[in-house]
Amino acid sequence: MPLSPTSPGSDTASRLLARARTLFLKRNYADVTMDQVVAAAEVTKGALYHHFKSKEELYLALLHQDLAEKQELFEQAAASTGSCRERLRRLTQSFLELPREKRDLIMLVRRDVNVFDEPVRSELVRAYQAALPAQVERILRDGIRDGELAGADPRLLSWDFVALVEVSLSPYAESVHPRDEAKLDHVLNLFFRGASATPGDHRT
Amino acid sequence: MPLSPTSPGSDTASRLLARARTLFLKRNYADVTMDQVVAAAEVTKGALYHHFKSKEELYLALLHQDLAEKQELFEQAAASTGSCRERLRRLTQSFLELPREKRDLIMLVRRDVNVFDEPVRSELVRAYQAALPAQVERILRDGIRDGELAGADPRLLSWDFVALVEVSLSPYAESVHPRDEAKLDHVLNLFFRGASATPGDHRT
DNA sequence: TGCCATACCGACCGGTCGGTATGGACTCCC
DNA sequence: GGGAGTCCATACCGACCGGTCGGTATGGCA
Repeated sequence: MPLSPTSPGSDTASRLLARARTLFLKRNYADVTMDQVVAAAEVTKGALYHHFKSKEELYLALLHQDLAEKQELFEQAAASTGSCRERLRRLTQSFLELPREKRDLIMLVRRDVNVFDEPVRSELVRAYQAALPAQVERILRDGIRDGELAGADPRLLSWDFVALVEVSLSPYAESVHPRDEAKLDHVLNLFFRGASATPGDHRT
Repeated sequence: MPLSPTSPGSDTASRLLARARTLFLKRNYADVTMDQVVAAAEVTKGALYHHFKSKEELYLALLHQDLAEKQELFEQAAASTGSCRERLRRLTQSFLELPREKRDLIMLVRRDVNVFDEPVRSELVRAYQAALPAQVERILRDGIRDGELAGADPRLLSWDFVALVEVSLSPYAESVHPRDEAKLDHVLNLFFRGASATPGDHRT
């Protein structure tokens, strides 16, 4: 077999993926050139195009590999037992505990979806949704069934929740809540109890 | 001066801006070419580069003009009187009532910030923040001062709120809550009271 | 030793796209 | 009537970038 003839872990293809990941994290799809990828991976264009047939394929391989990893991670949290809030906290925590690069990768999908044309774009959105919002939705659906949450559309709620988590990743949120624990509390409290001062309500 | 001596509305520069706006709404900054802009505006490159010295200037003019309009609109809502929730509802409603194209424009900032380099990018972020989150923050700050909201970081809360509003603009949210009124209720209820089931609440 | 597949190299090409150079039409003012 | 300025059309440039292609090195195998 041609796998790992010299150094086992640092296969050329996976090194290309790794270096490309770093580049795509800080620049747009369009602003990252194949020459930059090649230089960062310390190989040549020939090697790159030997393993990936196009720029698009390289980038999609990157994203789908990451989404698959995340889906597996989140499925575990979603499958855990406990109250809706506990499970949601577990899922979010497992996300926040990821190293920064791994964590930010999921934002790339939202940033760059619109550079792809229709057959590919939908597939990408589907993979993203299966990885994150769908897992949140599973938990919320149980919470609604058990009366822990108000009866609302669980999918829409899952998007709301994910949006709040993404806000908590911003640099400003980081400065307000440096510890993951504090971010978690902020997001969960806001999502479950809202921002009002008193549990009793005011209506407009 | 050539301003509005003949036909005020159909000036070449403003027609270029208008047609470019439509293009940038559906494609990336990088994916919209100057030739496309020129063709859509039914002028030539000479005309375009007579009025805008670069692609970047054209696009930034677009965004900043829109942000300035929105800031003025939201400042009115933020300056209105009433409870925190009422004022927030007024601001959000004025946003939702905008025609679709005007409404979606504000997402372009978030989509395309990272294509610009540092002096320009910060200025763009600043303008965005002044237009929308800062106005929300003004309202929330009053709400916290008056005890209507729990004591939290108002800026972070304003980002949370804006994120929830953006979710309500997605196609899926549109299908769940076709009417603006329903979107408003969803966002405000979630933000003020959270998603938990409350004893007094039985609504869909 | 001959054969072939895999992995890789790097010069090169074809096209795209932002931007420029030039000049012409039209107006205004002296 | 001629300089000056605005506004715009046409032709063109040149850098850049994704992708190709002929070629080489290596190693397994009969």
